[in-house]
Amino acid sequence: MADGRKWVTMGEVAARAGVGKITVSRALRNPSKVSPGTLRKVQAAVDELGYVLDETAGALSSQRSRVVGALVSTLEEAVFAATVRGLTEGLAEGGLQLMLSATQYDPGTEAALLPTMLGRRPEALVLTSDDHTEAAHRLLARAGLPVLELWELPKQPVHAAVGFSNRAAGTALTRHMVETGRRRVAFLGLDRQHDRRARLRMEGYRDCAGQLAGERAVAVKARPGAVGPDYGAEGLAEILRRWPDTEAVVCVSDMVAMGALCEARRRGIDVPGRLAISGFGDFDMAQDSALALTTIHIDGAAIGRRAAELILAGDIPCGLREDMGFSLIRRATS
Amino acid sequence: MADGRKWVTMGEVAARAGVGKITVSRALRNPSKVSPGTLRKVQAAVDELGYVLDETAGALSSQRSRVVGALVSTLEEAVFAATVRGLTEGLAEGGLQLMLSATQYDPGTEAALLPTMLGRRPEALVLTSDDHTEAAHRLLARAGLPVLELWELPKQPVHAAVGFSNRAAGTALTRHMVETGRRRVAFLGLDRQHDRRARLRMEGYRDCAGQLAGERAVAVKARPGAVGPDYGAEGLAEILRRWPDTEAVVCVSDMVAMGALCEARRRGIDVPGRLAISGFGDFDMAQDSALALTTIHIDGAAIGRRAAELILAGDIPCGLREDMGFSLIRRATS
DNA sequence: CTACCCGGTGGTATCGATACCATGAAGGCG
DNA sequence: CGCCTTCATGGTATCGATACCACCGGGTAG
Repeated sequence: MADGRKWVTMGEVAARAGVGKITVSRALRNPSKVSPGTLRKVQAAVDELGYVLDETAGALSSQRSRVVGALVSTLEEAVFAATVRGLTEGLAEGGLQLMLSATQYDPGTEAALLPTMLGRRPEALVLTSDDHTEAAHRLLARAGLPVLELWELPKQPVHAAVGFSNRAAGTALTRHMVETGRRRVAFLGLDRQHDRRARLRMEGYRDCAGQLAGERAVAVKARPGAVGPDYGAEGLAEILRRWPDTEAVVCVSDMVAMGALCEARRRGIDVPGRLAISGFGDFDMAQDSALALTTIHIDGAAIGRRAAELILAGDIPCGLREDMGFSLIRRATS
Repeated sequence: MADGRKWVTMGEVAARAGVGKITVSRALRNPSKVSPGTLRKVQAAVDELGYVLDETAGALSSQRSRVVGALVSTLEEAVFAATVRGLTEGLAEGGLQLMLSATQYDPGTEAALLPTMLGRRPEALVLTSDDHTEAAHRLLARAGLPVLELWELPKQPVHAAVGFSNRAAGTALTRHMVETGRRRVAFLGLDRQHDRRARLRMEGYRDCAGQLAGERAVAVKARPGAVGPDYGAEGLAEILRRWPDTEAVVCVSDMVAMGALCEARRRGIDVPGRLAISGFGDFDMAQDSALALTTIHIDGAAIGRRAAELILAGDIPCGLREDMGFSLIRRATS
């Protein structure tokens, strides 16, 4: 499809409507500044010519790109996908659009993508990681635009952060086990290096040491390929081998918890009677009656929406750390 | 963080390097057109000043936005997320960036987002749906830019399409059941209206009618909330009630298949001995040893990458329908 | 009655990079 | 030795919308 047709310009619309260009601009951007009669004429001309405002030109002359850049770790985890949805929806209400790239959890990739993003002169930047290279920090500082880090709440955000505390979540789950009468509580994690969040959850578990009968932490070695329930099964086996009297297992993720649960059933262990199990994330299946997993729910969309709100409101205080919290959902496994 | 700092302009870089603006432009866009010595000087100036090329200005003067717009149905399904990843990665190699919005499977929303997208003067548009409103069609036709529809292969694409045939996939699964000695094959689906793809899979099943001992199709009524394995359990129950001698169940998705499998185990039915089960999508857990589901694998990232390739190559023939195929993965449930 | 204000509108300069054409220097060939 | 090509570089116009300021007419206050 050769691009034969040229785009209609604002000047042509103005001529058609018998007004000045600037009036067309106002009619489209700020209708209240134009008299109703003129507005109608402009609207008619726009419709007849099929005019679509050229933001590339608008951005240059107004020095407002109406774009927000997002560098997300991955889209292939439901939580980030939900965040991006909340973000786009929220931004759309303010006439902003999202420019997206994925970093694959690699600060180097993030740093490499940053200049390209900044080239668009975005009005704000959203990052889902709090781990940046030196170069990235320099670029961000120099750019002098609002930067929002989502999901984790770094002690010293580049600018501002919206998220929740993985550590507090780990603590909440562990305490839940204690409060429901279990003191021999184990933590089941994975040894994936990129996952600082997982590590924080374990720290949250450790924070409860005083209330537990000794630490029981296991990290299953991650193999290449998808992380499936197999890990959970393997991990539970190890836990029961080392500490046969374990009463509860706090798992680093729902997927792992699911595997642990299946393994427990296979062994005929009564859940939650003899053994309680919890996950993290509240994925699709967690609420399914066959699984009914006790877990932590994070409202990813809400985090994205809140970020959008802050951006639209403008003037984000430096150092802001907005804790959106989490909810512990008790189901049948605890 | 008040935007105190102004962006450095190309002119300042040029002054610093002692060359003309245009030379800076060439040095950054097309280094081979500049002598090595000059290139070094420009590079040095760029580094010292922390210059980042302004694409908003570049887009206007070159009439090339270096942006591709994407309207995806949802990001909260792994397959689309993978497609978006393939797309961004592929486009990045050609210096193109992705502008993203989600339509939530609604053609009306898609049509509403279209003008905003076109306002950026994207060099191409990617849609993951083949269902467009009349207004959307008009806009797309007038815009005269390459439009790629992904995932399904419509008979008459707006311009071009990259995807695979859900119908053929349904047929492949059914035929697989026949070839492994089953003739009493059922189809288990969901009654969700937006899901044309699911319907196509069922049509694929029906296409095999000649080789089957009668049609056995069931659609479980979708309730609000996440689609979990519960549906599969319920559906299998209904199938066995109506046709107790069923030998195989082709499920519309992995999630449903998983539920059916659990239900079968609960009833002590030998899988795959007495009953074979297949899914669709090859989700995370399908390869897990506890599940080991026979299913169809679609390479979403490859579809995205192929789309990027076509866009970068330019000159996409009108009416192109590129079938990326699928792979049937036989595991332990058939 | 005059002076001032304000809503509505248009003219012109401007945003920052790139296209196009011109220029000058270096090198090849008859 | 001079002409023509090629390469490297710069000047200037341009992309399309918006900011800024000016303007006009009518209404209100003094």
